[in-house]
Amino acid sequence: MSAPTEVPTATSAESFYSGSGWTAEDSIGHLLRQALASLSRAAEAEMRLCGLTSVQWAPLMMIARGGHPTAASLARDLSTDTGAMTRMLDRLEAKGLLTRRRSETDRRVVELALTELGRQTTDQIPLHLGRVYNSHLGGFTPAEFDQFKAFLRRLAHNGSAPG
Amino acid sequence: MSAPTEVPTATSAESFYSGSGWTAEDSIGHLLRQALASLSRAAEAEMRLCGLTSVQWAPLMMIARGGHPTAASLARDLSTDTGAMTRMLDRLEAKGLLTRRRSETDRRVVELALTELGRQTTDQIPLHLGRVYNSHLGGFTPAEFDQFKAFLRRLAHNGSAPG
DNA sequence: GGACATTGCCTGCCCGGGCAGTTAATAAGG
DNA sequence: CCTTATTAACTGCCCGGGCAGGCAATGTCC
Repeated sequence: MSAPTEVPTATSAESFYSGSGWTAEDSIGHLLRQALASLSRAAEAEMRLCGLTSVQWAPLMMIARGGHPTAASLARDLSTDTGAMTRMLDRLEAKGLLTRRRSETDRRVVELALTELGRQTTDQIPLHLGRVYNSHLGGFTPAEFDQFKAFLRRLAHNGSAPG
Repeated sequence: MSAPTEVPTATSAESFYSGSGWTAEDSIGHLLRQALASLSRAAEAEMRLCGLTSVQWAPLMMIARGGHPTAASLARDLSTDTGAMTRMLDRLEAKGLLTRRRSETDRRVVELALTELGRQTTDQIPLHLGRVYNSHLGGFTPAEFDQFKAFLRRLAHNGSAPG
């Protein structure tokens, strides 16, 4: 429980945030929120150019890649639930970017397909989003970039595999 | 456009995400979202123990620290807007955690104060939240932790200072 | 075949954020 | 003093997420 002193080896953990010796500004949650908010604001402005919001690109890209994703599989891959995905697809369908059609073989599932407009829009996404990402990664070396991504994956993984 | 080869010095940037050679899973936005979602889920469960959600702690902590924050100053410090903060304070007030009282000296502002319940609740926050943060940082060395925070601050700063 | 569980989709309900617009109060300048 | 700008708080509208519940279709087991 108490600090074993000695080498600060990995998996020491346990005490980055102890007692009340930290404030909101120092918290990893706050920093993550700030970083994502900054990225989302920029993405929002950039994606507005092709009529999307900062999160609507993800389902579109996954449909465009093929593999016939369903609402349920999209929800799993994007770590949300089917309810939120239904409403997301509602908005994308309302914008005329995709069509929904009941499957013949399994009448529970809805087949998703991009419209021509949806395909054109999706083609533009990587460049727009790439600009946003690159500008936010200014000053990062490739090694730092890789480590940054590794940190994010580790944190997420620590959450899904509770300790 | 094409890779300049040579040294991978800092501020090379520009081309972490180019063309369409990347997928949703690789995007820094997706990774940030996943990490924050994981942290938020855990925080949500932990904070439920004291009757809060994963974001309601921040205003409470800031009020508890003193300095007589207002809705507007809280919104600034938490990088949101006064509209969202008004509704957040509505919910906290409805839970009986704080009181609002029109200021006598400047009748535009509303003075915020924790109730006794609010103070007791706030006292528990650092320990609960610390548990969540530490568990998600398992495997991080102190140096990695510091670098992680630095990365997040750099990314957020790159966004606020457009390039 | 019939009971039961599972799966996919959809719908409320609530929390939460961004943005625009309104009102009231204060500050600044003529 | 009066006009104008600024500020604080609030409200409405929309997007978006988590959760629970419902329904229909499918799969499983007896």
